[in-house]
Amino acid sequence: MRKQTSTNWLNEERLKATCGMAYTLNLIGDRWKGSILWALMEDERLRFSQLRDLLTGISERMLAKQLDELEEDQLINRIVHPEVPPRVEYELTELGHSMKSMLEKMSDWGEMHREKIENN
Amino acid sequence: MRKQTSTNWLNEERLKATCGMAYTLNLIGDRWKGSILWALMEDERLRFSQLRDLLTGISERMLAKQLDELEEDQLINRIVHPEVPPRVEYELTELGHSMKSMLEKMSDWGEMHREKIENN
DNA sequence: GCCAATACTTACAAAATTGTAAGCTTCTAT
DNA sequence: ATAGAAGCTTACAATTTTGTAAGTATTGGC
Repeated sequence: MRKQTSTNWLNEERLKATCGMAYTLNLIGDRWKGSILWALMEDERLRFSQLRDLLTGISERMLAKQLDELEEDQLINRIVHPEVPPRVEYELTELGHSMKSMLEKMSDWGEMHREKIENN
Repeated sequence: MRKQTSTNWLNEERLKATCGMAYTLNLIGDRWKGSILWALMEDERLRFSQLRDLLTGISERMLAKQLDELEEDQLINRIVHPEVPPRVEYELTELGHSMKSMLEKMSDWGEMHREKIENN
């Protein structure tokens, strides 16, 4: 829970409201979100446990939280199969898919920059 | 200073090393970095005080820190004019400029997504 | 000598994020 | 009846980021 009177919160809100890039970063800038989206672009549908195993090092707590937020932002769908033990799958929404070329660009730029910096 | 033995730090390093997108997000994902870069794309060269005034709400402490890191990552140049009182200007490096189309894409996507969500 | 101007630093506090470990639910197979 | 499976949730602690306010250096003008 964030404190909606903090300078920190106000600054973030102002930025999101005035800058499309800041807005985007807010949606995908968290530690694991990029990787989750990336995984779902490659695999179409993944279960909670599959994502957990793909994202080396993530805790269940983090994964659940990030998935929650991505769903709230309408970037992914959560598909619950009413079985026991439960089976839940995640997939990109149309909006989620619309990020694809952007994320690819970010990925390409990152690889390029890394090389340049490492061979400085 | 970060603790180089924390799980947090290890997770971040692993991600940066294996995922170009995470690497990129690490460079530009901080609260104000996108806006700083954006400002420098529009204005070519800006002084410390100009940036401070453009970025409503930023503190000098934050601005100095973000500029430091951007310089270290070779995305901006710091130009010191040996005068008193001091005059310091910042501009994008070539590498910094190479982000332009990526940042535009992020900005465009953000504006688009915001509209969709607000008219849901 | 004293103040103002600019671009920072610094120390400390507050807030936010992330990690760790345990627990919950619901049915099914043993 | 007991254990186990999957997908979470919770409480609490550690870590990390951000904010606040004050201070520093240098020199020219009053």
